[in-house]
Amino acid sequence: MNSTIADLKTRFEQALVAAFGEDYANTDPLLVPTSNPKFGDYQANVAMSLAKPLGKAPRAIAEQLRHHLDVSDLCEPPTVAGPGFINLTLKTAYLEGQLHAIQADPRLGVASVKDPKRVIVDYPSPNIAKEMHVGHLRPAIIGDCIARILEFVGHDVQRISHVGDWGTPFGMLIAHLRASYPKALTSTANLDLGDLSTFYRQAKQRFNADETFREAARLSVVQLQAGEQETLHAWKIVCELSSRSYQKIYDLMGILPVMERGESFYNPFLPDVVVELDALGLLVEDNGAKCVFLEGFTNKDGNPLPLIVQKSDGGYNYAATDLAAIRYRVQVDRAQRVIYPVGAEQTNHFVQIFQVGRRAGWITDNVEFFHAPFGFVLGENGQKLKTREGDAIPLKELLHEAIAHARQDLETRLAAEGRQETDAFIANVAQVVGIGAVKYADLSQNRTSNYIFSYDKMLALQGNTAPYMLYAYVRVQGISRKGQIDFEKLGANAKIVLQEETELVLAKHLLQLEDVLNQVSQDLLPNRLCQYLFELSQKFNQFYDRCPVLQAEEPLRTSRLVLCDLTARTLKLGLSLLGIPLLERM
RNA sequence: GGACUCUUAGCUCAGAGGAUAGAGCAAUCGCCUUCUAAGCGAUCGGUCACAGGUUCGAAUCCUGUAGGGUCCGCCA
Repeated sequence: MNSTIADLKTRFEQALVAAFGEDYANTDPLLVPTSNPKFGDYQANVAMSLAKPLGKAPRAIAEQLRHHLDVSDLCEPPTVAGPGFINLTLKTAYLEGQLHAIQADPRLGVASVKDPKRVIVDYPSPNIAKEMHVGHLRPAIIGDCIARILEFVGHDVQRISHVGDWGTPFGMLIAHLRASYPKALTSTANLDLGDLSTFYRQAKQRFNADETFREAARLSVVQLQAGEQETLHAWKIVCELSSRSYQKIYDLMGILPVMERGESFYNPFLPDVVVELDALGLLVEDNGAKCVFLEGFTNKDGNPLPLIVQKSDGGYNYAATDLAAIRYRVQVDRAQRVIYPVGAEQTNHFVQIFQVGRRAGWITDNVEFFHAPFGFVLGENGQKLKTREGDAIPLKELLHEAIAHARQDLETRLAAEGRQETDAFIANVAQVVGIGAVKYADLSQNRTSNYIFSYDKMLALQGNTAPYMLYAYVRVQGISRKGQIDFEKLGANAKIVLQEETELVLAKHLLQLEDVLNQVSQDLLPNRLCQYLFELSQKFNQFYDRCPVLQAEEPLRTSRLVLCDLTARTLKLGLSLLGIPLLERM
């Protein structure tokens, strides 16, 4: 479906040419939603910007443009206001027609993009053998959401988790596996190595305390890098154990499957990266390390800052792996857009590796590498969220606590209302609300800013929270239950009549989903979708308050049922793109 | 020394060149015999950190200042 704003933009472009000639064919009409509903629905700000080039008063330009503007099928007659704004108000009949069109469309009027791109989203990339913790919360939630949105609007999306599955800590883990679980290496049976973090802690303790063990660990690293069979086998066991533990978290969070393609995957390509950089003359040996000196970065003494690609001992570091990944994603994966939802503290690192990738010729103008930075998760004291002992909070713990909070809220409310519900109902509502609240709290803030993690605020029943939106959806379901309405059977020719102000406001908002999704797929700021859904819920609640549905006379009754249905479907789709499922009752 | 980032209502935050800067919470006051009041309406609340500049127009772009956060050679 052609979005209204895109349609109007075309009309303006035609009017600009008609009024001022071909020179103005590519002039942006500066068409935006109005800043205030009293000005109508859309405003064009182009007249002011043309005052200088045309040498005319902006209001006169606006008038001239208005005469050449043909929007009578969409809008009431345009008006000129203020210094030269051209204000547009959509016709009710047009809105009714548009609603009718999206009602029949499973995609609710959101067209698939005309130029689908191959996109890689790189998240949440934890380190093997370490439990996922609060540091992985944002990449998992934001990455999953970005991937869902880009996929929905029609791109070819690949989710890749660049897990830390190679390097020195593995010696320790493998040595521990050999010493404590020798059977793991010979038997193919499923092993229970217990809790992952316990396994890691034990290995670490032993590494710190025992010199012979340290030696065994070092030997294991060498064997691993040499590709020694038994060591590789042990490595794989540790990786699989980790994957299983991640998968449990992803399932709990409702994160769609990601392809694990970790650092080890790029291991064979690391020498090529060094060779290529060297051949291009970018590589400089400094203190035994092979480096690329960066443009625009200096160290504390004011000298150019190197990016170390190969360490003086011949080993590789994460910069090398990241460069190999850049190269591979362009040359083999043929990605056109690569998105890294990673904390803002790594901004320098990404600027640096992208710079080197560009200078090496891997990143060209045809491919966009984008670091989508996000801020910290802070505790209610405004400091980085940590346990009392100063450790990162395990994700499992944090999520279960959210569920427990949600459950307590629910049980309190059930008791207050004298309602009886089954254990299964309570458990399901608590999980959907608890996890949804955590995800929504994260996504509803501007990605780039820090945010304060508060169970009380994210689970609040009013305001811009997951429960508020889930409730709006539940209200619609309440109507369909009460009236025994099957929304799917409303019929494609159900008449839509917009009479009340709240109906018009709701209708206009319903029609903006496509614009919002297009914007979010561009700027990758999911909070804009959250804002849209929150406003939708508010507008629905206002409509619900003012307009009886089931008791209304026809044709209003059916028309309002369609508005309810469209609201519910829009919430369902929108929340699903945030990775949040819905409830029929709560 | 350098780089990035933030500073908007009492609190938590939107706002990415357009008209009188918005929302939620908190506070105060209304609205349930009627589809779940987990709701709706109203009131209160601002020197957009500060100073310059660009622009017809700046919370938004540029420069500087102050204050907070983060990062800066062989961890990822």
